Amino acid sequence: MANGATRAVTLSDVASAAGVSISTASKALNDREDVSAATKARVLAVAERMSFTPNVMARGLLAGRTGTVGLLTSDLEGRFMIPILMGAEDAFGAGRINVFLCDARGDAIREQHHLRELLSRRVDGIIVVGRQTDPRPSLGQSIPVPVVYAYAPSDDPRDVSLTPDNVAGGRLAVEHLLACGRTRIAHISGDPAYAAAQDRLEGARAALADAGLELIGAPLLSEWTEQWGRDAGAMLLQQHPDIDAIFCGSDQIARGVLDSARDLGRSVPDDLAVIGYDNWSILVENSRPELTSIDANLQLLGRRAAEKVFEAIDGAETQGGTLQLPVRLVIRGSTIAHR
Amino acid sequence: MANGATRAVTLSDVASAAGVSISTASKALNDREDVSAATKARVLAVAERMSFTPNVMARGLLAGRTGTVGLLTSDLEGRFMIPILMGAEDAFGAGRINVFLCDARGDAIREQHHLRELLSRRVDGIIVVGRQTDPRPSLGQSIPVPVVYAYAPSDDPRDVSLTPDNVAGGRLAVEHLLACGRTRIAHISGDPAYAAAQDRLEGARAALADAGLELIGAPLLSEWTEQWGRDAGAMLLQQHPDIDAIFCGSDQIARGVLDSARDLGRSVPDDLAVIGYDNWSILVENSRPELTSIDANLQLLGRRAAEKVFEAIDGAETQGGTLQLPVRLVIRGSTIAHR
DNA sequence: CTGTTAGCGCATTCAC
DNA sequence: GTGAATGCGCTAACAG
Repeated sequence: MANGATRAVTLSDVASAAGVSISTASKALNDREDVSAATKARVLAVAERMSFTPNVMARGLLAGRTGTVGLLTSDLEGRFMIPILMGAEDAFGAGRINVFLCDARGDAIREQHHLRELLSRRVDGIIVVGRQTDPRPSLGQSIPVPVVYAYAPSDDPRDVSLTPDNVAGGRLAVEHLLACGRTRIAHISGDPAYAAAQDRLEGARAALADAGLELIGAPLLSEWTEQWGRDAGAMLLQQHPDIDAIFCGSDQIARGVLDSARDLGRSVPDDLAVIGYDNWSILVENSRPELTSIDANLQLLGRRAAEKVFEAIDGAETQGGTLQLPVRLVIRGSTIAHR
Repeated sequence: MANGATRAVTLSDVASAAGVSISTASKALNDREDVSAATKARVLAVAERMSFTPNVMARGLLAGRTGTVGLLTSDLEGRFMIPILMGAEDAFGAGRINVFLCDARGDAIREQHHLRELLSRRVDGIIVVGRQTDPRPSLGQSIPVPVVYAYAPSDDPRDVSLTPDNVAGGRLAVEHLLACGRTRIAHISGDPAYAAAQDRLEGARAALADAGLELIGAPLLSEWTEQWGRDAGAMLLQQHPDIDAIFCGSDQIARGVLDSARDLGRSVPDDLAVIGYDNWSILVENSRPELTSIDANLQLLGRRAAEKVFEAIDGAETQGGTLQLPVRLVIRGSTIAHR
């Protein structure tokens, strides 16, 4: 590696090498009209040969914007941030924006610290990614750049927030089970303190009510783990052997349920349909059978968040509020059998 | 949100508000000696009140370094980059470095594009993260900042590369099985085209040879999937019912093996010990029983990579080559029974 | 068409 | 102790 020994080449290097002034070189490289084709070509050739890359900082200093967006996450270990980040990168990619990633690890102090760092770097905007869909404390209204909250909405309605529509997800899951001819549907989900658990349950109940039905048994809410899925699934199948479908609040829970079902000799999907939530590929694609699930469309959410930031940067008067983004159903073998 | 309406406050704003010159304000804020305690305090107070944050770009323009490192990954979807990134953040955190994240998605074109962007931003160094341990093409020797390759080493020995020691991992896994009293050990792993598969196998064979033993049956190498683990596990247990341990090349494969073992009435760990690889928490902590696994210490690897970049930035004459980092064994219920 | 000038925000000489 | 001047690399006004 060339240990920084070779200083980066500057515009002035290129200019002198091409035998023109700095400003002419600048114009040539930025493809301005007021420069002859000959010199333009010559400058470009020299720049190419010297592998000149313009110093974005210097440029940003002039322009007042850095072409940089901060992604402040509390979910670095997690599966939510990654697709959101990818979506944001997609949206930014075309526009020559780069992403500063900061991991607050769910700690408010660290978050403040990183926020200051990002502002210090004059990011043009900030996307705040949480790991739950419960509202989180706002970063406040006094931040000099646009802020968009993704996944975890802000608790301040003046902020712009994007979050997946969990109620619609719950509804979608149950409607699919109904469409598969199931009528005796139970629900196992995670920590009832999570908005996600409550919202999905609400959506499920609404869909059932529309069909003149109710959940079989009380919804079983405890942990977002496979273990809980196994335990709850076993209990449920013994107490209510006549159920024909289980809507699970997460893919992990669903995998536990699949395990218990097999242990108890229930065949999925013929005898029992199982649907998960999150569409986490490592889980849904490796289970036996593969798992039907609700996909929160996080990549789209990331893209939308990036677009919102863009709009605000460009001066659009974005109005606050939480936008619920649509989710989608991904059907696999755990609800519809292969023939 | 304050849509960028409020321009960021500059040093000159602070200076005039405090009634001092720009340079005095600068000295006060940077805690230089040559300024009276009184004015220093006053400037600091004013800066605090106006929530002044120094423009890192302007500062970087002077200093010639940006306090920024690029992380060029081909594994954004993946589980390898996250812990590496976390480790790097840990190492950088203290030093006020921020990380630019770029996802090349395994595409060489995109990688070149991002590389240019990073250089354009005058990052002080670059960490390149791959998704396999097979050597990857070098970015070349003509990059004006230090480059460190993490996980996937560079194919150019002049580059600095850090990669987990898979041979040691294979050895460690088998030594653990031997220590548990197992002697009839088989191996199921992923795609034989991966260096990881070959290296782990090599380590396993070495450990067995040291004990005067050999693998039972031929190693079964095909895919890094749970499905393959199930299929291979079932076949193996039927062909060689007397094996007492299976070393699996990934946690996914191990989970498949656990599944098959249960189907065939083999009890884990009493009758059959199973060990995985990667220590991917979502998999190892949710299996039944929980899965003993080899942890590649990726967070440490990320930290080391960051430190290497640091050293090189500070001018240390780092020498090239691939450094194999130690891995560790994490023991759970799939190899040692609870009492 | 090309070159000269000014200035983005800041740290750092150097006079005062 | 403090402030005026210089320059980091670049672009956008001008003037030639």
